[in-house]
Amino acid sequence: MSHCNTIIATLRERGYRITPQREMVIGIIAHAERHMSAEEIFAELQKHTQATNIATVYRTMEMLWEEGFACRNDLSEGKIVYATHQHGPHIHLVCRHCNHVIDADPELLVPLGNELRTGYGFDADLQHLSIFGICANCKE
Amino acid sequence: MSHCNTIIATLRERGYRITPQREMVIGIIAHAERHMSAEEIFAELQKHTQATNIATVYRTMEMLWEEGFACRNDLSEGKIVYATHQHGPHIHLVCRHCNHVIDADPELLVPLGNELRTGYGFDADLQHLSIFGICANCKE
DNA sequence: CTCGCTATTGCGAATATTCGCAATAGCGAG
DNA sequence: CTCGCTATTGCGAATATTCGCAATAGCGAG
Repeated sequence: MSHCNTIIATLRERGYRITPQREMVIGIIAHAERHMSAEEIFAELQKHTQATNIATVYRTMEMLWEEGFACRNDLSEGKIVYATHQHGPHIHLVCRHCNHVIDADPELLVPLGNELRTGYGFDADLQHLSIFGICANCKE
Repeated sequence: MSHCNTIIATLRERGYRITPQREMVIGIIAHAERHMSAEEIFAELQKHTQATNIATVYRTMEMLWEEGFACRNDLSEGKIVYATHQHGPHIHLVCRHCNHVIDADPELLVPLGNELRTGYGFDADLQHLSIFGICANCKE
């Protein structure tokens, strides 16, 4: 609730127009417990209204991502997934072999974030970083 | 040269069959100075032979990525790009706004890599990490 | 409340990427 | 060197994602 409204208010401030489509997409991902693909968001959206198009979902998600409200992850499952940042930051450790995803403690990234900021003036988005590698099971 | 051969020998050891298509794809990306999209690799490949298919390029790149010889990056330009790890590790700082890519010092990741290994048993592939965020210019 | 500018949308087409399957061809065994 | 098993390929079709453009609709100004 309040989370959606914060996002919407901020977008309005930044000069974006708030359309019903955008409101609904934001509502859906803000309440989602998990990552969703564009198709899933679209399916959910259609429960509310027929008047939408999947291209709009893609565009809205791209916009939210650019504005820092959502992450977009290619978990190499043949599609991109999205999520808001509400349920706190976390690191995804994605195994190259079994595609299994482990969540790691985001605290680990704090020093890195600081160094990038001071050293490069780069404000890194470390809320939802994906790191690829090999998990313990696949290492054998 | 020797770089390609090392990759090829290692793949053979791991039970992969070495086809001319794979040899050529490996040769191309191993000598490339930069990231290449699948289309670019395919175009290069066709200079050598007509007998290829872009699906094979995708499959070969996926295999190389799974085996840790290449990185695959979605720089959000509407396509995925690939590269080998030969020209040393580096971090890509990708700006969400201007899509500009800055290369950062990979040394910054060493402590993180160690912590992930000891804490999670996860062998992170930090050779070619992409981190999204906002660059100094776009922050204003 | 009305008007006008222009950001957004929906639609269909264009691209990028993956998949299924039968035909081909590495490579180890003999 | 030959044979056979099965990983890989090429091809066409299926998906996923992006793009171009005309029609629509937020939202600030009056």
